[in-house]
Amino acid sequence: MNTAETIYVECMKQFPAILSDSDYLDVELGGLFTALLQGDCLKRLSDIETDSISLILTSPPYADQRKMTYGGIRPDKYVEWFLPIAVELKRVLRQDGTFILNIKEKAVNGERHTYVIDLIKAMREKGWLWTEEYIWHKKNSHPGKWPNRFRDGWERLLQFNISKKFFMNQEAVMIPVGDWSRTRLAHLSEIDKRRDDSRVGSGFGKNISNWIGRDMVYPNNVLYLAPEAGNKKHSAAFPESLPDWFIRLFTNSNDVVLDPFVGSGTTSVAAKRLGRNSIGIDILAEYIDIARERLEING
Amino acid sequence: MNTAETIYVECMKQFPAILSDSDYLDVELGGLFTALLQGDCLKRLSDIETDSISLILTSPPYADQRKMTYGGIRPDKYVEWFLPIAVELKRVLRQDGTFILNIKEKAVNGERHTYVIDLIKAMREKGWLWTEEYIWHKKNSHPGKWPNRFRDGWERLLQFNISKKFFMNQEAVMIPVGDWSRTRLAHLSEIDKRRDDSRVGSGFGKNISNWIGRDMVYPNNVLYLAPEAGNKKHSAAFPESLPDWFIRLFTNSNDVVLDPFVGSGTTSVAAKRLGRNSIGIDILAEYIDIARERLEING
DNA sequence: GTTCCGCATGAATCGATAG
DNA sequence: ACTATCGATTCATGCGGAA
Repeated sequence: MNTAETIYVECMKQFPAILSDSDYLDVELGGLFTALLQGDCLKRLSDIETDSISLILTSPPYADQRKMTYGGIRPDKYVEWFLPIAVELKRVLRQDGTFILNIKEKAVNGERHTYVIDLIKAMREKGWLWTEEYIWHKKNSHPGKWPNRFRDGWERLLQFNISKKFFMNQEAVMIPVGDWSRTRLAHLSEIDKRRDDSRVGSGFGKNISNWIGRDMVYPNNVLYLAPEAGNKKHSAAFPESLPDWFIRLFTNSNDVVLDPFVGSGTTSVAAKRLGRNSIGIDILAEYIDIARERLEING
Repeated sequence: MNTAETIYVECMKQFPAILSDSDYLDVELGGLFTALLQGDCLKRLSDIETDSISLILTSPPYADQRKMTYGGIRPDKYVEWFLPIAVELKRVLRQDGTFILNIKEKAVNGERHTYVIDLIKAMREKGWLWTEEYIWHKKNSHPGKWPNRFRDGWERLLQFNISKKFFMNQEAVMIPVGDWSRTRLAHLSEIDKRRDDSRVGSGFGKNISNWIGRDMVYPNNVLYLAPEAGNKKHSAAFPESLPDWFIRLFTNSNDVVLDPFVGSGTTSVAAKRLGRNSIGIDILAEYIDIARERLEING
């Protein structure tokens, strides 16, 4: 048996159904795999082994949003729609694993709708622990002016766990001391990195790696970063630095990351770059194609 | 009757019970008043006229926090404790008024407690509209670390209203436009300084007068403010810029602002500076004394 | 090669209009 | 009365073309 076959067999043991029925599967030397599954989320989740995933990170379609692509879910039906998925996610997650849910309630009839807080309550009744709520403070938010509200500049990143003793590698997300570091260096987007690299003689930023190992501190529970702006090929729910941060925080190398609404594949790309196995699910074949392209470029 | 007596009588008409039983009362020429009432919140609220307050802004004792001073409210009893107060606040608020509640759930037994989201649900059942949730993103929040979580870098600023047609003066909180984008490649470090101040959408703490004559834009629903640096005389729940922002946004001159847990008087000081009437309530005589001192210094 | 400028476009929301 | 659709509003950002 040659090396490739050995790797394949090794993966098969862990995820037999997935690896025999993926719409995209890349296995690197060393056995690291990246899989994309096209189809209904609940159905494809049933193929995944119980107690096998270290981190679930996803941004499901928000209520009434993305109607064009996903059909849209009515706010009043949102909990009912998501709860069975949450139950299935709990099945596949390891006991020390973490589930990060990116979500925000919309304004309905002049009021903030309660489907998000209703979902928190409902998930707790299904045994999920609501351990933390991170905030994504968006550097630039959608414009708009209304008589009774301003633009939405933040989203929720709800953390759920099965056990109080979940895995957390806090050292992996430490940031350099100082305020400027939290607002800029901590969650650098690719563009920011380029911008900082091109800034010569401005005091800092020429080589960010110089800061590694210096006076580092732990971050807090606010992520301050810009949404990925108008990429014409794909529109992503969040920038790659977001899954990057949570993957470093909540997983080890060779762990498995799952995004059941993977969209254009941002989570998969981040996982691959960090040397984690990943599984991405999406109902739309077009998105699976886009995600595959991005993975191949970044392979 | 002299001028002072005329003013006094005028105020009496509006708030007879308060003005005859305040623990501190300052009436300026023009009739603007600042009152402090010491005593149990519910009891003192009953002295306030129905439909008389334009803005309620407060940071009640968080569950189990400030135990030394307030006795602490157990998380499980929080809704039960606050709901009668919320009902009374709804009585005193004008139909076009706004209630801003600064609150954050604490972590209990490794989980975020649900008393805040339970309170939102309970207040809606009492007729309050949950119209918006602003976030206070704390600038310069100190690093901190627990086994399962990072330091809290944000708090909720829940907005409740009685009517969908509440008063809102959006122009009063406009901030300078981020025209750094046009010149972002030149003079990078200076531009970055300006960028970080303007892009976060609050516009606090910097010399906005430099921007007079330039275009102003509307902010978003994230307030990016530093907590008040440790004052040895008093510890305030929030910096003065926080009530300042909401008072400008939700009131006109000569309106009445209420803080039923006024503590060291930050809300009262902000209201006074902006030419608004204010009523502050606190159960602790020591806090009333501190608030009085601050008001006299800033009078 | 740089710098500058114009322009399209986003997890949006409200109010009015139409069925 | 209740739902569906559409236009107006708003601004940070990347990209592409021009100087």
